[in-house]
Amino acid sequence: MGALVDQVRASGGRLTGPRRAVLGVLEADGAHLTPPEILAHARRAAPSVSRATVYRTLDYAIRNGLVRPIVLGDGVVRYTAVHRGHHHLVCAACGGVEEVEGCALEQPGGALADRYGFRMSGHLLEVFGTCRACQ
Amino acid sequence: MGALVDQVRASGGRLTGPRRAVLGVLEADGAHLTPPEILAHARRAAPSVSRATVYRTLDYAIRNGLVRPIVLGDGVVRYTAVHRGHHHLVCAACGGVEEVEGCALEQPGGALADRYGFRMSGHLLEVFGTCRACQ
DNA sequence: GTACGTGCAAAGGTTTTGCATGGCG
DNA sequence: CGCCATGCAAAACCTTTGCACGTAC
Repeated sequence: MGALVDQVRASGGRLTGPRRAVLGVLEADGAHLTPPEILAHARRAAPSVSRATVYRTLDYAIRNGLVRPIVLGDGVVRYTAVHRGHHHLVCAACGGVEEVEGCALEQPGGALADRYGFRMSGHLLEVFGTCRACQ
Repeated sequence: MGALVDQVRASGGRLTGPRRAVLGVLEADGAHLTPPEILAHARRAAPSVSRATVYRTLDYAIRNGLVRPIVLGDGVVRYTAVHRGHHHLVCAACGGVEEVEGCALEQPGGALADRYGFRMSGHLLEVFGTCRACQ
């Protein structure tokens, strides 16, 4: 379990209750949440968690390459675990975001990273345009 | 010139001085700027431009599919014209962002879009990991 | 002439920070 | 036991909004 939690240990960080709670939320399947949402979810596991801890844990996790901020169709900043691929079709007309599974870009992404001597841990692809319904 | 400006006309918007100035800044080669940066640049062309106009013009441009907010390595929201591809290698260790030119993903991206009946106008690819220097 | 866009200034919300306390290692 | 992380609350910051005026069409 807890790939994020494991990486905290590996990078010398302390495994406190609040930290487990926040990272646990982000670990959930495909989560991409705003800080207030993360706070609300984290409090289900650890009710005393404060706003400040959410922001500080996010900062910590970002600096250690565990988490990434992203912007989806609505222009709001959300946070998501890095250790997976994200593929979104973002419609400019309706703001809808369709998630794409089984992405054909895994390989090209890897090749691209190899060419630059870059060790890839995750990626984000966003295609902007107009969805079928809005055309 | 001005692909953005042309699209404003096409969508029935008015071509005012401030709007030209703000969109002109975003039109510049590969620009991805924060609102304060956009304001400063825009004021070189039109000194009276206000903060509010920058935000309102960004909002207008996003709603019309001309501009997109993105987040790079530093976690700050920036705005960029949609009508080009962006390809970044983001290093979790040093926060550095390397831009990739001549992206091999143009074709797969198009194929992906076709499969979903999605009309693509631009895309963003971010590969997260560790750069050569930080490994 | 009319509706849309603008500037100014104030309001609203989110993110950050200082300080004393608590708990992991 | 020492240091890192936390909670609280205030401060700082960015973004949004109301209103009257200006201007593109």
